[in-house]
Formats: sequence, C-alpha cells, structure tokens
Amino acid sequence: MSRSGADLALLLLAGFRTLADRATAELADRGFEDVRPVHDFALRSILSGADSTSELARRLSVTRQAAAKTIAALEERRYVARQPDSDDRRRTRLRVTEHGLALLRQGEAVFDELREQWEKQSGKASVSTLEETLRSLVGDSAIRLDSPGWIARLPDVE
Amino acid sequence: MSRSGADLALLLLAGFRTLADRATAELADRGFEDVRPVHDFALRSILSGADSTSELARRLSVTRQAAAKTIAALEERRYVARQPDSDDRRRTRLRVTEHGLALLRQGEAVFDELREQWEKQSGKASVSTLEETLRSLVGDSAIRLDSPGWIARLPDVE
DNA sequence: TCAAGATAGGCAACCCGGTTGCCTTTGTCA
DNA sequence: TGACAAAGGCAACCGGGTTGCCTATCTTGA
Repeated sequence: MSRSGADLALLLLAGFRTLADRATAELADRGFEDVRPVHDFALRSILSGADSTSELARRLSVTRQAAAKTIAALEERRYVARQPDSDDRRRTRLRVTEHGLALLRQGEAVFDELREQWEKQSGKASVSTLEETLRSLVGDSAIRLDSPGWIARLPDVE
Repeated sequence: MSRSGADLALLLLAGFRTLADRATAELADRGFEDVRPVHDFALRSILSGADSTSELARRLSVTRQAAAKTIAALEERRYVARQPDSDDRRRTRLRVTEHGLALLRQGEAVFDELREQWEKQSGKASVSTLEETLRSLVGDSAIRLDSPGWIARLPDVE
C-alpha cells in the first residue's frame, strides 16, 4: 500500500499548502488582505531584532535587495514603519507597528485553530506524532534550508 | 511540548523542501541538470496523455501560456518533442522523448531512495504513519489545490 | 452551405519574489 | 587622512505564473 517516495513529497507539499492557503484566506477574512507567508516570516524577524535591511536579509538568507522589496511591501501595508537612526549609513530603523503586531497575533491564532481542526480530524496523537517524526527527520535546525527560490524562503528561527 | 500551528506548517514545508532539494541535487549528479519539480509534473502529465498545450494547462491547472512556457523549457532540454498533428489548430502533438523517459525513471528512483533513507532514520512504521495521516488530512484528491502561484502548482494525479 | 461559436495557439505586458552587478554614502580605524 | 567595510539602492534580469487580446482552424446547426 505504501506508495512511491514522490507521493510522500507531494503529500508534504499538499499539507503545507492546505494550511498556508487556509490561513491566508482566514486572515483575509479578518481584514488582513494581501498577506503572504513571507510577510509573516519577515515581520517576526523584524520584531525579534532585525531592524535594518541588511540584517533582515541575513536572517531570511536572501539578498539585501530582496529584503528591501519585502520591507517596502510591509511598509506600504503599514505593518512596519521606519524611524531615523543615529547611524546615517542605515538612516532608518525598522519597527513593527501596532497593525503589524495585530497581524502576528491573528496569524498565530489562525494557525493554532487549523492545527486544532486537524487534531479533531485525525486525533491529537496523530498530529503530534506526525510533527515529531518530521522534526526528527528534518531536524529542528533544518528550518533553515539553503536552496533555490521557488518558494518563500524560510527564515532563521531563533 | 506541542508547539504552535505555524510550526506544523513550517515542518511540512521543510519536509517537502528537504526531499525536493535533495532530489534536485541528486538528479543533477546523475546528469539531469536544470530539472525542477514542475518539469517532472509536466512530463508525467504529457506521458499520461496531455499531448497539447491546452490539455497540459488543464491538467496542471495553469493557464495555457504558463503551460506553453513549461513546454518550451522541456523542449529546449530535449525532454519532449513535437510531432505534426492532423488537427491543424493544434498543429503539433507532444511526445516524451527517450531522454524524458530516462529522467522520469531516475526521478522515481531518487525519490524512492530518499524515502528509504527516511525509513532507516525513523522506521518504516513512522514514515507510513506520517503518510497515512497526511493523506487522510489533505485527502487523496486534495493533491489538486487551487491557490496563488507562489509555488510550483500541483498537477492532477490520475 | 455557410456563419457562428468553440477550441487551439501565441504575443505582449505585467506580477511576485528572488537574483547579480554596479554605484554612492557613511562610519571606522590604522 | 586615506583605505576599507558596511549599508543602501538602482537597473536589469530570471522563473513561473497571470490577464488581455488576437488569429487560425475545426465543428455544428439553421
């Protein structure tokens, strides 16, 4: 009954996308439109201290230019703001706005609800087993993967 | 100990990316460079009967233009070829080349090996439990998801 | 039989999240 | 003070998508 390894990969992808898509939709319902996973990742990094373009770029393992674009998007949507900085090279310091904090809180809540939904469907044990298996396979630290950019890249997780 | 729902999503993504990245690297080692998951999906669809741009587009749930680009890439790499067709609207019919078949075979082998590797690490039971849980959660048919294009879209699986 | 409509294909332009290459500004330190 | 590191940003590009619009061919039914 066990199928090919490719199926396994597809299932993992489908699982992620199911969660991510539902979360995106739910967040849109709650008034946070135009939010993408990458925004959430970036916001978290900024919140935990990445207050400049270069620093954010390092934490997300992307180029400065990519980070700058992400920041521009976040700024446009008022999730982050800039403040003058003493070091005139960097000129501004990033700060997560109240709106941004609200997004993070809602995002967390949404994902938690989705997880609970899964637990209701398959049982708490199944979900945590799944999680444990995966964690042991990809490693706690492997949430930092280096690879081509055909998906929102994963940030460092402090 | 159980963490947030977002972690669950991240783990699924990390799992997929681990497999996909390793597969891509391994295929490159075996002489198939420049191969991306989307190529594999498309090739499989063509092999199982999607012999025109429009048909491939339908199976991959993308626009005809996107399918055309993918086909162009596959053709360039000699994984598919075109043949004249009786219907002059479509003008050509797609065919998977020997080279393309070789890629598919190698791809399957690589994924199977990766799966075995995981089984050695976590035990056969764990991997198949993981798979069963996921299958029940996303559904066998959910491998067709409709959503924004920030990742290689999944094809119909016949 | 022939006009309307469905179907296949393709071009151009754009989006998003990345990249590289190159350049300026500012700060630091020998 | 002058060399260099570090931050930022512009322009151009890429991959895998999108939409809008256009033509060519086949099919059908009045």
